[in-house]
Amino acid sequence: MSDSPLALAILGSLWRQARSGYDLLRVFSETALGGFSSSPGAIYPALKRMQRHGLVKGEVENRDTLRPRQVYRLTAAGIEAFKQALRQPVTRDEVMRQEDAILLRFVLAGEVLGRDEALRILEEFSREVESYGRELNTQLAAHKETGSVYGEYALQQGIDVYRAHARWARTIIARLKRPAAPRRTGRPAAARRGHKTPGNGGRRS
Amino acid sequence: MSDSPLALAILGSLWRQARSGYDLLRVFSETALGGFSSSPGAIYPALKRMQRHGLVKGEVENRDTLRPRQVYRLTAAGIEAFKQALRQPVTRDEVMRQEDAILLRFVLAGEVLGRDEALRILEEFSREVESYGRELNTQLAAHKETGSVYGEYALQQGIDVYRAHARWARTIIARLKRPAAPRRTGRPAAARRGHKTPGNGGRRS
DNA sequence: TGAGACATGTAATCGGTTACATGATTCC
DNA sequence: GGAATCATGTAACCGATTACATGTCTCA
Repeated sequence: MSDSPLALAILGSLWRQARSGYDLLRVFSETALGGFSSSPGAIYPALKRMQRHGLVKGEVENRDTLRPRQVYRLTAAGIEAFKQALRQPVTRDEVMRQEDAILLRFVLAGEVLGRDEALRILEEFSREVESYGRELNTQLAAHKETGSVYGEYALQQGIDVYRAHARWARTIIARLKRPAAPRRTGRPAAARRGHKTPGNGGRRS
Repeated sequence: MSDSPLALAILGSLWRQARSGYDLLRVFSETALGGFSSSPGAIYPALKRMQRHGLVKGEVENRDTLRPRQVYRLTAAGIEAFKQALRQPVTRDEVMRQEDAILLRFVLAGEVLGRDEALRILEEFSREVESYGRELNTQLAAHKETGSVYGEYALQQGIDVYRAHARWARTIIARLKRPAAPRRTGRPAAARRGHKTPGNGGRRS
């Protein structure tokens, strides 16, 4: 109930601040969150559903004016369910069909539950991705016997992507594990932002 | 109607040979096609729907034995709809939410319609991917002002993935454009690494 | 005064997931 | 004789898409 990626994305948006359906609509259509939704026909019903389940509560703002807004905020139960959802393990199935949902969990877990939970997700993700990558390699080998070149290329693409995933995960794990505040300049947060030259974890071609 | 990725995958499977629902079930659960389905609850209804729409026709095999099989094959209308679906342009939206469907179209287009259609899809894919990648870069820059590190990492992942996509597309376009490739692979592993090092001679145009 | 953004929704439809149901056949 | 697998489905539920409906406010 209510743990579609879209619902999770909404919970995450409402975590920082209360918002109206229209606010969400704008946020989702302007940011990468757009991958989880798009239309009022998805967001408004989702909010209603979540309200029915007691996860959010809508309050009317500017009630007396001509332009009232229905603003939703998380309930205690909603916060509970939200954190609960973030703690879910990363499954193979999710890796195959819902990578974006995993990414979303990673981000929200980092922001809401802290570095360790984010790391946990990353490590599980990494493990599943590598196992799936190996399977794709096996399939590629098998495919070369019988299949078309096109299928071969497609499998190769899958492998490339999973390699990119794995590399990314390793990079970020390392970065998160490094002692949090280098504080070499006495400017804690600002120090990190300075890297314009990506380096991207080291090598890349 | 009936142009979900799953339906397309089924059409593609039936294109080469007639199959029963159970055959499809096995094929889908054993190959990368599994990403489009999984369960009898998806495949059987899909077959029924497609039959209702006149795209496939089921015939009972071994009618007099104790184990009859319902075998489906494409109708003329089904073949038409299939090819029609393969000719659809690659949209931005698809790149964001249904890359696997694009890959599927690429493979099937190559097998069914020939190299030129596969190339067309690849080129459209490449174009959309690069445009989306640029947008992600913009978002990343904007995000660094305000967002959390986690969001930043997630965006970086998106960018990595789209880079992998773009590189793959370029590689395969080049390979398909080379005149009737001999494709002799004495040593696959070594040859494959070559797609990173420019040992393959043919760089892209 | 009309276009376009603000703001909130509903209804129809479609299709996928989960879980269940049924019975035959094959293998140990 | 019991388990696994072959083989075919159905029903309930959930949630996303599409398209529509309604009205306000702002600005040129």
